[in-house]
Amino acid sequence: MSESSDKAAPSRRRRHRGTGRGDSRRDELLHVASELFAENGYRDTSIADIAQRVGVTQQALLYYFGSKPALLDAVIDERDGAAVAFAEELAAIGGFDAIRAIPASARRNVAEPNLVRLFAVLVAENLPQHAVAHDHFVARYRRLRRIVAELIAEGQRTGEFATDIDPILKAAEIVAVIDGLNTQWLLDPDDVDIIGATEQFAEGLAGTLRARA
Amino acid sequence: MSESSDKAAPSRRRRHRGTGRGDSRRDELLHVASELFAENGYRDTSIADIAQRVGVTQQALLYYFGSKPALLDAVIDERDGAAVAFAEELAAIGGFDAIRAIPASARRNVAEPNLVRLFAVLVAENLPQHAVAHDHFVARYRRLRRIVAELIAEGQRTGEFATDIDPILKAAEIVAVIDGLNTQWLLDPDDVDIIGATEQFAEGLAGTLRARA
DNA sequence: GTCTATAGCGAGATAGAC
DNA sequence: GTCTATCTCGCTATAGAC
Repeated sequence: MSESSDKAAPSRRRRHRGTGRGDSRRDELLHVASELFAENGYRDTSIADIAQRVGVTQQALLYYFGSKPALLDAVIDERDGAAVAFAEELAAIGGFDAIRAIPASARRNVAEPNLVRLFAVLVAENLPQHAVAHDHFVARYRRLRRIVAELIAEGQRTGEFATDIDPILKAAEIVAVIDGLNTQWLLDPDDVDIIGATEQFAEGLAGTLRARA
Repeated sequence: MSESSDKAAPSRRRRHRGTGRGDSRRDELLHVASELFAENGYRDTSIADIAQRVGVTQQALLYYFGSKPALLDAVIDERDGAAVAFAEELAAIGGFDAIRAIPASARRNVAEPNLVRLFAVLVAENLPQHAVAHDHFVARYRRLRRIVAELIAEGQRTGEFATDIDPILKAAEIVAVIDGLNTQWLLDPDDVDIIGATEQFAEGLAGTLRARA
């Protein structure tokens, strides 16, 4: 999951060959930052904590990323997009097969709790309009809803899905269930069967979409 | 930052008549604290901010609450419980009438965005096991799920609901939809019709619960 | 590229006057 | 009950040596 896409570095110039091969120190910092942001949130994680865990000083981290918000951007760029990519996979499948594939997201999430936690925490932290990454998450959810809504609308066009469903409302619901189950599961993994709940949700959803008016 | 826990509370005794009527200064501080925690989160709100907004110094606030974590406890005590109370109302109604009443929660939430934001932020902040209020929220969600699951199980017993539904999984789903829609709506109120989405969800859910095996 | 040193700020909390 | 004063700490960021 950690492809080092060699983005424009915030600091002035490139440090080595631009061919995209691992800048190991930078990648290490990125990885640890993502872990600590997931555990403690952005605000409650100091760049010194991150640097220390990697074994360098805070100033070395700043050499790579320039500032703490820039580090956050880098983390988000590297690790977000999984959800959107998954939604696009579903859309590519289409129809009831896509609905049946929804629980795969729960399975992915269970396999990567830290990634899930990272975004759960970041989204909540960026609810206020003035937050650093607020606009990023607004755009992300809009995209997510649009992709899923289009999947539903397409199924309605082909006659597979019932037409008495508002695609965009249903899309918001689907995204909401996945997110909400993530939250409950992160809080209390032992008491929440996220895979089972997602499966049962998908079944019910299939029934709703199949239903005649 | 989990310095938490009961240090010596600065005032060992109650300051006013024990009958619980308004200690206006204290109530004012509590109210403003709840607003600012909702806007900026717990960690990013200083007790000085809160005190200033009320027109007193930070030290006056500490006189009442002793410490910042203690203030958080007080805020949670005062303002949480709405969700549980709502779930209990639904359970008291029972059956399809209860399902039909679910969208009322969305209407309440729209009316009190700050309260909703407060708990969205607090839940995320308390995802890690060591967080100050982690256990509180674990217990809260367990209670929520139990109440809703019992509502479903009861409907199954009376024969109103289909029996091929696992009550606890469905309960987690219902709570998840409400939470997840809240998040999307808080992030992007203009693009999310939380009431419409909740209504459509409730309709689909009713269909699922009605369905025969 | 990574370090030491340090500026500069804002936080939470305590002590004690009134 | 509320204030002023102050302590101490942790944080981000900059400057400059090596």
